[in-house]
Amino acid sequence: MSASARASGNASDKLRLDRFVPYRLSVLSNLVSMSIAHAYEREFGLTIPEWRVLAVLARYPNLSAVEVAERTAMDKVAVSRAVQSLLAARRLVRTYDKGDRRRSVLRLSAAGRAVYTRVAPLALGYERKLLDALSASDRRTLDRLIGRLTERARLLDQMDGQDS
Amino acid sequence: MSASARASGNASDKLRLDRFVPYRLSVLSNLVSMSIAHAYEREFGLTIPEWRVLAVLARYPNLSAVEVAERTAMDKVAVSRAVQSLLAARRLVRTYDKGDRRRSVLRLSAAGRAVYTRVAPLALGYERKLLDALSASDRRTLDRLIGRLTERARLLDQMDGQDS
DNA sequence: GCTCAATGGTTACAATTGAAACTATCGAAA
DNA sequence: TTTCGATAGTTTCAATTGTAACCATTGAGC
Repeated sequence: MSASARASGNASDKLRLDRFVPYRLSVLSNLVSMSIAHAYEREFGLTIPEWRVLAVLARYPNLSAVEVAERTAMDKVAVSRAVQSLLAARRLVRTYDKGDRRRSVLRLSAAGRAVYTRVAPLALGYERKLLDALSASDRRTLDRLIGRLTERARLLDQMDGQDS
Repeated sequence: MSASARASGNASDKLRLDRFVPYRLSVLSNLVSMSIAHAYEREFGLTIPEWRVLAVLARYPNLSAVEVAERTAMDKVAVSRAVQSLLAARRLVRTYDKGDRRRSVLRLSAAGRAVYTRVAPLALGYERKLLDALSASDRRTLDRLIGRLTERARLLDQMDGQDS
């Protein structure tokens, strides 16, 4: 029996974890998220969900919680929790829609804006240091590939969810 | 004051979450992991950590728990838990190293191999469907980019951890 | 004006995870 | 041979997260 045959013996063993794209994506994403999460926590006492809410409200003030959820790929429970801690830290102001009293209207407080203007450069700095590993052309390609794959992953997820 | 200046007022507002690579990577990776996790759970009662342990032991039998951890990017606690549930399901056999009684020696049971040979094609099938969104050349590029970025992320993580 | 399904958001509870402490064993040095 | 720091692996406890149930409000249909 040859060494390669002994390794496992049939077609299924074409799978090598260290070449499996979903695994590699997960490892990469975890590394990146961890780095960032530690920096935010250490410097501003911000979690990633809180940071996402902050970032989206900095650019689009007066969103409701569900609108924030849509723009951050978070579910509404996660948004609710992030909003609560940001409110407690007085980094957010919440009012309610006059015409529909279910809907909240969220925007950054002065303190929230202050934190944001300090976190944002940190975030962009990290991104730049990460992408420095790539050529300009590779960066454009990466952008495109992430977009394509995300679109495809959504599609596959949908298909899979439906026929069950 | 121009519209773009009004949007926020200084350099920090170049940040848009939906163009921020760490965010986009996280969204993509979560989508992919979720799809796979649901399929594994539904069809085999396997979690992702369990699947990783299975996959690495299928290819490299008789590893210890720490060796499994190294090859799966999991920490030793996660490996310990995955090993326990796989043992409980009789998908793994554990012995101990004769020369060093701290080290476990892990390999798949017949049942474990049977599960593996059924899961592996599923995993590869998902990967193929995902990568079908890309040309062959883009797939090669993706491979390279993930490698570069992972390497760089590790480096940045290290640097960051040290000077604190 | 009611009723009722749908929507916005929160709460409660279980399951997962992470960090630190712990046990057991080992190997090197005195 | 005893001691002690390092390694393998597990346990424990707290924090995070996910799911489902829940409450309040709304708007559409009757």
